[in-house]
Amino acid sequence: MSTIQALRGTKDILPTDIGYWQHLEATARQVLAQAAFQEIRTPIFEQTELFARGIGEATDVVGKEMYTFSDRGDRSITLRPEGTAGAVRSFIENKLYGAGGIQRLWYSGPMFRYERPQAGRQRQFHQIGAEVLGSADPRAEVEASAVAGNLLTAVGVKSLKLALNSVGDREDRQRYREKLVEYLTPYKDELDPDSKDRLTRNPLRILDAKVERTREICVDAPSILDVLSAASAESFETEKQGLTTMGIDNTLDNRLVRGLDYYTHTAFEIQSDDLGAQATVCGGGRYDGLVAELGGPETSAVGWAMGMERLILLLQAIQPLPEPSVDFYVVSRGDRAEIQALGVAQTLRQAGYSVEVDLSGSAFGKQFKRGDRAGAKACAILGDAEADNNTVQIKWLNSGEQTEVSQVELLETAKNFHTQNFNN
RNA sequence: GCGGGCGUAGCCAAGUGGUUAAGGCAGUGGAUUGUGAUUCCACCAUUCGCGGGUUCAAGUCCCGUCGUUCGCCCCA
Repeated sequence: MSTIQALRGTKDILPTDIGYWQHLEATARQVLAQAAFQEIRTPIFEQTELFARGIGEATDVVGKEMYTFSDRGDRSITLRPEGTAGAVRSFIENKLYGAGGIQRLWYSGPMFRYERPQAGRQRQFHQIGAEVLGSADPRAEVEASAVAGNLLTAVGVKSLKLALNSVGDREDRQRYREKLVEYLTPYKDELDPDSKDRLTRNPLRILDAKVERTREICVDAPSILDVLSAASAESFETEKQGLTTMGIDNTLDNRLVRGLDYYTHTAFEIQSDDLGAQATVCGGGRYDGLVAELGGPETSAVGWAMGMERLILLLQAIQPLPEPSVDFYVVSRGDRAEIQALGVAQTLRQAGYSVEVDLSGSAFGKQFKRGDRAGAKACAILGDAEADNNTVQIKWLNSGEQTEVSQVELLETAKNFHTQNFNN
């Protein structure tokens, strides 16, 4: 085959689907602005080192999923696999912390990961994300999850679950890691091969293994919550109370682990049962160490990201898109009429209507048929007779009523169309 | 990176080794060369993702490849 196709794992978003994207984007802009978040747009590619340091060399994302290449100046460049690292880089580079107080930022755009495509997973995918920089208060988590919830509700997605866990700070995790390994080691030979391998590399990961026997073993594993320092535990407790007070349902899931190294303390996911294996629609948590890790001042932070493709999959299942339609469809035949038709279209647009012009030059009957298919409320009709008299016929398609209007007076006359014909 | 399903027109889709590749939607032209939503007629795949093989014969079987889909891994 010689035609060129879109790369594996990439998709065109066609006019038939664009309504979902526009709805999601408009809602995000509105909901986040209401919560005093400001939009930030950062580059789609960055120095590879930003992600290596920020996300963690040992993570799968950095280790085997990044689109990394050398540019013509021999710099190692990476297409961003997520949004937080870039936002934090920008926060530091532009000294946004200098403004003092708390920075609430949001972004949306394409992200890139070299993975095997699946439902709700592509190589180029899109996220909406929000970051709250500069607060160690557990209320920041509560607010961030509340805003995520507001957005999902406003978009119209239903029956989602908020799952919550604390992964503690560095010391907590080190302590927990030891306890967990101690518990799992006797079962070593019963674990699935992947988990067995992780026992030394990344034991926390074993907790969210999918293999049945491994899961059984993990049921009685010690919980990280029992190992948290007094401060970590108290903070987590405050957060849970905050969520409950706000009426946000949440379930504790002490197996929830985040795949990116920068998370500390709170980790949460918003999940749906309707997405198959890719259940997570929104994931986030606290990342107190990241800003300092990337060379900025010690700054506490909380953030989340939503997968737009996944949200749209949910939306498509519950909300059909309205058929596109126009107010006027301009039908014309004959040389002079066809030229005048364009002027009529401009005038109607000036009056605030949406207008589609038929350029086919085919028989009137065909043009009307197309106007009907286009969902037009009315046709503006120009033939030789109208061209001679500088008039235009307006035919309302639901009543069949037709009136003749002078082209010169069309702008004035059109202003009254609204009250007369657009209300039913 | 690993394992399973699938790939016929713009879309949905029949076809399971025998030769003219059903049907529906959409589209185009006409009945109706100045009036739509109904109806009727005609046209719309030398070819079944691509490449190779088996066979007298392949959309149908085999191999490879690309894409897609479901699961694993991982994540949003």
